Amino acid sequence: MPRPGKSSYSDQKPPYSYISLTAMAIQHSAEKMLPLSDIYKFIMERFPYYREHTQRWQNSLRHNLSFNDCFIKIPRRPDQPGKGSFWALHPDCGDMFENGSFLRRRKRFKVLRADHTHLHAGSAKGAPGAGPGGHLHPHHHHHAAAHHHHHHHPPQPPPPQPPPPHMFPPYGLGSAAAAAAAAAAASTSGFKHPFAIENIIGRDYKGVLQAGGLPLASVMHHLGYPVPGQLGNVVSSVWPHVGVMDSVAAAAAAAGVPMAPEYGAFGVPVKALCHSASQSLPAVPVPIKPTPALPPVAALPAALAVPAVAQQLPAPSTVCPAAAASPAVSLMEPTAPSAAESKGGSLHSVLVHS
DNA sequence: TAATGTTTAGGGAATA
DNA sequence: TATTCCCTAAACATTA
Repeated sequence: MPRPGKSSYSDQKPPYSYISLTAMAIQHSAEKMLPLSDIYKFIMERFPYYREHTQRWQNSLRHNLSFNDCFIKIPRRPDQPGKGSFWALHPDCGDMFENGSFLRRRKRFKVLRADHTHLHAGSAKGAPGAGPGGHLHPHHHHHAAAHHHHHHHPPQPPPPQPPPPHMFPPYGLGSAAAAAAAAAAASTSGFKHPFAIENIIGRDYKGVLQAGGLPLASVMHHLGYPVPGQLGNVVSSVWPHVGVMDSVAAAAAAAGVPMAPEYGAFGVPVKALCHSASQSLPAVPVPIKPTPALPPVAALPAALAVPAVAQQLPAPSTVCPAAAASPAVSLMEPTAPSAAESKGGSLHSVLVHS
């Protein structure tokens, strides 16, 4: 463990990318969503390395949150005042990391919008004529290939594609409907639910809805909104399996990366974590990705069904009491990183797949 | 004002 | 070698 020397692993930069760190933090939370400040906390508590130069890395982290589609924003409840919104993982972001470890992401998770019609055109921000004084020119040093870094597309006449609001029915049609209804009612009354369709579709959720459906019910539930009966299940299964697995260590080992005790703390293989609500969910009405753009879930390795993780664990939700329903598995103690122990869990990394 | 979010830029490293 | 990933910096914008 703590190595004798003064400088132990602590000083070193963890082998995880910000995306990984953020995913860990989010996954570790009972609600599977955290406000920015808590993400910071999670990271700082476990990685001494990040207790310094906060301005620097936090800026990067924020950049990652906004830039990557795998992270989605969830509005706060009116009675849960606070600065920003909550950040969660897109339900379909699984398999972002190689070997299920957070060591290196191999596939960029991109929400496949049927239409890439970024209305960003109307961005009011155009104000500061050319934002940064510099802003030489749109030289995409990174080729904006097919997708990915859909950086800026300068001279591209917007495709004549009207925003096909393919309402996705699957996920929580019910919830969607409910939300819609609520939104409707709310809008007329002036009160704006955080879940008002406008809010959701608006800008938060980065097209999750359109893309494949999002655990609306879950979110609503989390936020304390009434969720239609059966949807309740959805709620707790949106991001099922989250378990404590020691896999991190394993993964690390597999990856040839020496694991520091600290690192073991987050044995949270994303693969198993995030995503795949589609795999084979026990009682889950799940699978999002109804979008024509998205391939059917068929591709998922049905094998790794995660044994219904302990479904009790009234985790102490910092967000909302409703959390009790979530299959949260308190991974590690905030301060006790001993991961090795955490494995007591029963779950072993489930996913394997590509 | 400070915390949050969003974007644009560009360099370096790992991979295919 | 071309891609794709990751990191950092910075300029804004938005908001509590």
